[in-house]
Amino acid sequence: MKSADIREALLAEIGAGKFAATGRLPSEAALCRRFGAARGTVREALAALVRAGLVAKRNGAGSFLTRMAQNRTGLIGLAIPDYDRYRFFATVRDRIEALARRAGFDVRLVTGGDLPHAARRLVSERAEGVIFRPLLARRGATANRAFAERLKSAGIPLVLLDQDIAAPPERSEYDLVAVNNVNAGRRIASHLLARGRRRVAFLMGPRTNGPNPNWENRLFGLTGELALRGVNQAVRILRFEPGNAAALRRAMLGPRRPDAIVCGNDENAVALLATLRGAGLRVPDDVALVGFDDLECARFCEVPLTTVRQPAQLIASAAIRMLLARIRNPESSPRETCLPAPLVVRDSTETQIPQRAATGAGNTSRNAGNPRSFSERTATEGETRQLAATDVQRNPRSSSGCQGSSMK
Amino acid sequence: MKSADIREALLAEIGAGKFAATGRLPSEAALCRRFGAARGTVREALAALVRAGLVAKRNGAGSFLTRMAQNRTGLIGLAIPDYDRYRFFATVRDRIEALARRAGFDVRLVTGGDLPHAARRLVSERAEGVIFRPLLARRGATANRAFAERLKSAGIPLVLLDQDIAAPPERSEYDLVAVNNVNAGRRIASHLLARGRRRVAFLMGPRTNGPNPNWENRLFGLTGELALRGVNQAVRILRFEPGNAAALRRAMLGPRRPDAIVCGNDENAVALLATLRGAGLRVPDDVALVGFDDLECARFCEVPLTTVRQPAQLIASAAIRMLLARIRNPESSPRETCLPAPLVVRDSTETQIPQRAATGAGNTSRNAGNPRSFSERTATEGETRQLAATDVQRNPRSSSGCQGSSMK
DNA sequence: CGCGAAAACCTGTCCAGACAGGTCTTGCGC
DNA sequence: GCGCAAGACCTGTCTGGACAGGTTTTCGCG
Repeated sequence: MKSADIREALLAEIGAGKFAATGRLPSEAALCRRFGAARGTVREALAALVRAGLVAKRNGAGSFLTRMAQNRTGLIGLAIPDYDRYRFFATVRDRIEALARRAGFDVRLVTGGDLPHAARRLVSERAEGVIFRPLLARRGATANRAFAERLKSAGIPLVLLDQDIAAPPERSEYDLVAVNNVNAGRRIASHLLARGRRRVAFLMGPRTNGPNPNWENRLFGLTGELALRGVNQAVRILRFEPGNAAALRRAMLGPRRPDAIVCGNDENAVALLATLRGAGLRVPDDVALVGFDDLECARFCEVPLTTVRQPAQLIASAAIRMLLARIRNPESSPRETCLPAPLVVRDSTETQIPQRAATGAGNTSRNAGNPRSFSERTATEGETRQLAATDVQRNPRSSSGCQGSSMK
Repeated sequence: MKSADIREALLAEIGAGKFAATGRLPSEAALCRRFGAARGTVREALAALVRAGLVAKRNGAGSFLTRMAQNRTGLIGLAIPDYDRYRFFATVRDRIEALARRAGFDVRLVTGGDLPHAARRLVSERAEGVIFRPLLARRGATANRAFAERLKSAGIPLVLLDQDIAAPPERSEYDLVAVNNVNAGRRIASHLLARGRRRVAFLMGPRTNGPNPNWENRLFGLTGELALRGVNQAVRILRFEPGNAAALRRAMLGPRRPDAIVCGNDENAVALLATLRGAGLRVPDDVALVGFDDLECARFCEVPLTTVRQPAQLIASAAIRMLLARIRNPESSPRETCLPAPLVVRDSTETQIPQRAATGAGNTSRNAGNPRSFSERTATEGETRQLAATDVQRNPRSSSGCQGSSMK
């Protein structure tokens, strides 16, 4: 067990940081003298460390610690300008850090809107790859591009999070990890249809906001699914701020007034909830309300919101996996990974419309007496055509027993 | 260069099948005698073969060929029931075989609609993974499921091609490689808008065909992009066979008659082209026509078709990559890769509508005199918001630069 | 002070021989 | 015919020594 002994001894010393100063191990001859072993034995021990990725040998020069073995681990950049706006990103960050550390990388988080500064910093710190959540199209299209180009010219691979830096339908040359927003929109449509809602609107915000590719895809799915299921009425696109009471009141007049409003995110949905209440409209009785992202506010606001959950774990692990693959192989063609996002059903859509029976399942009266008992659950059959494990997540708010017991 | 010589000599003999009978290599001592080398040298040569995965050593027993080294290489299944219906699949197959071979796998192609038989065969031949292009939803939903379950219970990983076996918006538990049909639809919409077409129809075929998830997504993108660009008129969904002249004539009457028809695939588009001609309608003057898939018939039919190309190389390499990753790591969560499909512009959309100017770029008159000179090219700016390298492919009609599908 | 050649150093590769311990076959005893 | 133990066989590991060729440092010359 001599070579193994030598290997363990060296391993311990590497772990203790003994060679960190120079990054250089003693020569094979020196190790022979020290351990009283033949050179072949020492070489076997070193070979094991090379296989483990801790040591790199250079012909004629000596044996050196790899970056992974030194405590100067590799660095990955995580650039999220909007980091402070959504707690959700903290979850993603935690997960990315955990996975990166396992692969021998530290994570440098850079936040705030100063993308040129962020790029300079990541380049100067020699990040080996960067995960980047771009700014929204109109706000940051050129800034996003410049950021990506800056890293590219420094030879640093980039993986985009949540959205591309090219405006769809185009694709940039960078890897992308995104949620399947079209399918999420379709799920919402199925769910609303099962609740008898047919006059669906999408709150896109004022035109000055500019395009939001993710919202567009959600809208496409919503519209498309409704049309396929035979809803003749087109989805109305509401073009005002969620706090604009006058515009909301106008929209809620007449026979075309929506019986369900889908918002691009939970913030808007919560704001709209307040405006609806101010206008004397009840959720979900007068109008159902659906958000996106499953922020905390969606769960704990006045009427808990039905929303689509961003799969933080999946996003993080897909991003890290993609980035590591890209670091290993910088030349392959750009990749796009698409993640499923589950619908989380809460109170804001849970009252059946009384005047017209649902087209799908006929469970109208069964739930009518006690809507609170269904305060949170995931989509069931009849709302969506089929149930897949990846698309359902448990999310108990109060108790766990209320879920699916009688619905299934 | 002695150990390298020995390694090469052994490699050649392995390649020639010399040890295939017993699967056993000569002992190290025997190799020493034969090559006149020291045992360390022989061991170094063998170690290289072990690292290459060709040889496995068993302590006390000897050195043996791995399965990969014997001509019994690993086996990957490629199950494409509709293989004979589209030449396109032959391109994908060639590419998959090339990539699989490089990883030490043979490919077993199983075609035809008898999925239970295909599953039995792949299980009995001990395929280590299967790439599967499912049958369309209504035709084969349960058959697809049964096929997947059969392989799953045999512990064989599965990667789906082109579409899921669960009906969207749901996702099955299997990996999926698909084209971004939504974005493809959006590209078509942009292109048609730039040509001044605003009354767009989608030929979905008769209702009895059942749902086609890919077509649905194409429709969603088409509809959504038009709506976003301010086209008030909804996309008409045509529900008849492409050969149904009477239904077509009815659809082409009145003020809402389409000035552009998008088909779910090129076969339908070519059939519709004939029907249009029979009805005395000219393409593209009276109505523009767009297909999908870029089959040969799209290029060489009477009026060459604008269509969306299936990126065969990308599809094949993504599928193989996913399957190998899944074989290595069977437990990770299901993945979905989304590929860009470029728009190939040919004659069938290349006449500008005269009565109304295009909303976007004003290149109305420039092309009018000589449309043939634009008989084939890819999307340009103004049609789509921005140009990305991945979404544009050159596709000369006459020369050989095109991808393998043309002459195969 | 700068530059280039020589020297020192280091790993890559190879040789010849040895013992430990796992695996397989043979043959003996029951 | 069966079971088991001995022995043959094989790889794993180690010793000690050698030369080739790449890398780094040193030192002397201009």
